[in-house]
Order: sequence, then C-alpha cells, then structure tokens
Amino acid sequence: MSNRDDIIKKLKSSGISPTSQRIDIAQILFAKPQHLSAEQILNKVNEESNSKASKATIYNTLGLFAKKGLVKEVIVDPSKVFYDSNVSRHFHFFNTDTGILTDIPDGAINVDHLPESPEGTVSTGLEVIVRIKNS
Amino acid sequence: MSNRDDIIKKLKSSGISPTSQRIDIAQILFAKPQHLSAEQILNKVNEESNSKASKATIYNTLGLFAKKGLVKEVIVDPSKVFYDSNVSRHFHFFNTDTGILTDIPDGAINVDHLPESPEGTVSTGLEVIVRIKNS
DNA sequence: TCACTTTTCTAGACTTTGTCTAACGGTATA
DNA sequence: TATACCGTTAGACAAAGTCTAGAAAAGTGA
Repeated sequence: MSNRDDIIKKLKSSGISPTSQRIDIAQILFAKPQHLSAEQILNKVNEESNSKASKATIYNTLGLFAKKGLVKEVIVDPSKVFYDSNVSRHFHFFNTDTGILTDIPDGAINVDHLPESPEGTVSTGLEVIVRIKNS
Repeated sequence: MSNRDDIIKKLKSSGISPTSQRIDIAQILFAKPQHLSAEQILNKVNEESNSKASKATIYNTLGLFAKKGLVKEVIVDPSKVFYDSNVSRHFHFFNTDTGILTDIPDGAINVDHLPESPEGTVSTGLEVIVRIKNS
C-alpha cells in the first residue's frame, strides 16, 4: 500500500490531485499504521524524501486528508494534534508521561448503547481515550 | 456548595491553602456543573469578583485543582483545554461547529471490558467523546 | 509583636502550534 | 502565447500556555 502508484491511485480515488508534496506526505503517513504530529511529518518530508514542503503545505495537506477521510485527527495532547493513518474504528491509550499514543487492541474495550445526538446535530465520530502514566 | 465557607472547607480538605484568588476561582468553577476554558475563567474572575488574578495564577490554580482532583481537564478542542467541575465519571458531546462541550446523559452510553494498561503503566482516566456537528 | 522563611501572586517576556497572506510556480486549456 | 487556475512558499501573525524574577502575603517561632 505504500508504493508510489498505489498512493497516487488512493489520492485520486478520494478526489485529491496528486501533487508531489501530497504524494510525499501520503507515503510517509501510509507506510504503516502510526500516529504522527504535524511537526514530525514536516521533519520526515524534509529529511527522508528528496523534495521539500513548507509548513503551510503540511498543514493544508493534513487538513485536506482529514477532510477526505484518509487520516484521522486525534486530539489528546493539549499541545498538538496527532494524525492517525488507521481510520478504522479503534481506540487509544495516551501516556501522559511520554506523550506517546498507542492503539488499544481490538476487542479489549467495548462501547455500546451509543447516545442519540442532541436535536439539530449529527454524530461525526467517536473517540475513546484511556489515559495512562508510567507506574 | 458554592458559599464561601464551604469552598474554603473543600479546598482545605484537598490540602490546598485557601488564598483569595483560589477561592474566587473555585467559586466560579463550583457554582454549577460546567465546562469553562482558562480564558473564560480569567474573564469571570476579573469581572464578577472583586479581586483580580493574573493569567499565571489562573493557570497555576487550574493545574493545582486538576492535580488534586477538584476539576477535570477535558481535551477535545485543539486550541484550548476545558475544565469540568463535574469530576464524577461521565462523557461528552463536542460540537465542532460551535465549540460547545455538553454532557452525555448518564446511561446513554455504556463502556465496559476496559483494557489492561500496557506493562509498566497504570490507567489514570477514561474519556469518551462523541463529536457532533450541526445538521 | 518582630524577624525570618516559605508560599503565592504578578507583569510581562517568551515558546510553540497552528493560521493567514501575498507573491510565485506549474500545468492545462484555448 | 495568453490566461486562468490551483498549489506551494516564506514569513508574518495569532493565541494558548509557560517561565522568570521580583513583590506581596502568610505562616512560624520566640
């Protein structure tokens, strides 16, 4: 899923024109399931790939990917947003000592009896976070 | 629960010396169950109460209250932290259009089969957020 | 009460994440 | 070639929160 042509196909099928910066960012994100901050992605683009991308492009692209559902924003750390390349339903541990976000294994938690959204609103997502610290 | 003497008792019983700034902030917070940002609290202190408090004091005090368990930090909006005066277990709707945080009625959601924390860590809290938008 | 120590408070500088703007670049179409 | 159009860029800017150094308050013991 991480070779260039597949990435281009993936972007196109989401209605995103595959510019070189977007391809680079997508290749980094979709290399494996992971949780990266905008800053980490910026660094990786400018170190690992041959091309460069500006801060504004990183933010624009991540926002676009999130809007198109290619990536999920995870808001657990007051100081930065994480971008999760795994968009299927799953939940997270967040270690407040280390700042590291990890997945909760599938089936290890069960959420049901989901609430009706209030009048005039619709649900757009469910997030479950178990905060942990080093013992 | 919101008269001055009760507030002082509450602070003392949590091991917090009741300075006038802390009392003012606590009175605002504990007037009712609510979700306030640091900025809202800063404004309320300097408008509604007779005394003044600086930004640093607001942040120090909220951090202290959170550490002592008088208040719960809710991290849902990438741009600011909410402080929840209801510390009993309950979950939230977050409306991304309005930026308003509301409680999910008790019993409207069910979470069980909580996961084991990873080796070397302990759980410090569970958060469930249903993101909603205006329809 | 006084002298001393410790805690808390304050203004304002600073840091960091993220946004905005205005100019520039590449590509497609005619 | 002209002309749109979209994407990218550097850097200025905004806003939340942190830090620092000094001032004020509050506690402590005699």
